[in-house]
Amino acid sequence: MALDTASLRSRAVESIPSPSLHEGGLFAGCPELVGSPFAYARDEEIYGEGEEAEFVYRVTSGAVRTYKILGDGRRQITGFHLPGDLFGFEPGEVHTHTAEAISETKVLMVRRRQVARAAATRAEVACQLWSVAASGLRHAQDHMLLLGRRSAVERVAAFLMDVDDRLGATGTFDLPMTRRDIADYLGLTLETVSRTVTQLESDGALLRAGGRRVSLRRGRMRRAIEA
Amino acid sequence: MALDTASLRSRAVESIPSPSLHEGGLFAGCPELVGSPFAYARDEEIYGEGEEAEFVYRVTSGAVRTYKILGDGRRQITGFHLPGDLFGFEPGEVHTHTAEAISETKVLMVRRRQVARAAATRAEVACQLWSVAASGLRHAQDHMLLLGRRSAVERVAAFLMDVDDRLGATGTFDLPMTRRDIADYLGLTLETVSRTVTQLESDGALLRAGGRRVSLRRGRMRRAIEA
DNA sequence: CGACACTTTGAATTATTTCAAGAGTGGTGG
DNA sequence: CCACCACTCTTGAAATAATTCAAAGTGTCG
Repeated sequence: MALDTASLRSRAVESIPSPSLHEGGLFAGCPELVGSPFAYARDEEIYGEGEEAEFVYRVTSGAVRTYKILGDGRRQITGFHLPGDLFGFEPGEVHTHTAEAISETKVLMVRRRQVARAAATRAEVACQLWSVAASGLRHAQDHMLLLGRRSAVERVAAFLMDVDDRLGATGTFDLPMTRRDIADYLGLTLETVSRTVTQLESDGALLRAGGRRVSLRRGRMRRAIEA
Repeated sequence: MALDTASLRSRAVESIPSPSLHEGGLFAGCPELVGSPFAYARDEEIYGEGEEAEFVYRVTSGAVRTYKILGDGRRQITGFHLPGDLFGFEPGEVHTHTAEAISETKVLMVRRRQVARAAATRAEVACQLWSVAASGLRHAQDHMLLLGRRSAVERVAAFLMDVDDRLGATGTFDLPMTRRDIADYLGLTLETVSRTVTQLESDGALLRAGGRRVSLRRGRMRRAIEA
């Protein structure tokens, strides 16, 4: 199950950064779409729902959350975006969600119009956009299954394994986001997330070391989901 | 909240098909992508999760559900697809969900490779693919908010209003799918859906006439959601 | 009419939430 | 270097929304 919605980056790309990252381009083989660097502070808004979608972004460092929010404050995070991930490029004129930096974050940004223009003339660019959107769609559908049909333990376990995968699948990592962010991503409360992590720990599916560091026992993790 | 990328179309829309349907093409302005007609019986599988994604489809009549299912039978319907809607075209080699006809259904199908080839050479085709995928993504994100953060009444009310919209917003229509399908789309049980419809009726937000016919009082409906 | 599938309703159960304290962590400044 | 503050995380107990199990009602179609 994929953590986020619009991510081009494969696991391999994590540890062996993609050429496009080194080139500084938003899209591989697109010298005209280099992108301007920009930085955001923790919790700073990158764009808001309803605003004109002027730019598209690629994370170079840090992390971003995108979410939708209801009038009474209920929030659903639709994706976490890590270095290498693209976000914010929808074909519509207006952003359909809000994006915020989770921590100090650097991005590359390109005008949406430039991308649209490149896509209109170069089939390969348009194909890249298609495949990015389609992989986002795949992730979104996996997440629908999680939100609609999985229990709290299953959600948390799947989430932790997914984060591990994206961070190199070493089994040990620091969670980059708060319990509240996790809860709002998994459709739970922060207390339930906390309790569930505790439960997984006492089931021997993971170990915790101060702060947000965890070590997963993937085998037991999977068993914990079944049980 | 959109019911789907591929949504419920009214009988009216069926009788006044879109231009592209008349052309018989899967994509507007693509004579090479005409598509072969094919028919499926009620509950017949069109393709299964994990199968090679050989074709892409456009519904010409009837209705299709696409879903993911867990080992123990828990099912999440990710979309209902109605006449005019495209489905089944993912850039990957393999279908990530199952598609079934909800009722007698006719489709046009085209080999995925043909589409991929057309997209590779014609930017406008690739752009169409992008925008179809992106609108699916938008829908998926709205649905995530519904699944992760909305109550049963809110889910059902939003669903009913969405169906009404797609059936011409007349306020009165027949639900084309079973309670179980609705439940599996909304992440609820069929009993909860049933109870919730009853509750909305006694709140004066809708009227029921035998079978699956309902008349919405949109104003009260919205108030029922708030209360 | 009778069979069958779908829907409604009821009562008991349960997973998750809510409300309410504490405990841990990290940063800042005295 | 320690004390303190703000923030996040954990834990407990009570409340609740939704589920589960069970049965009866409704409609449809041969």
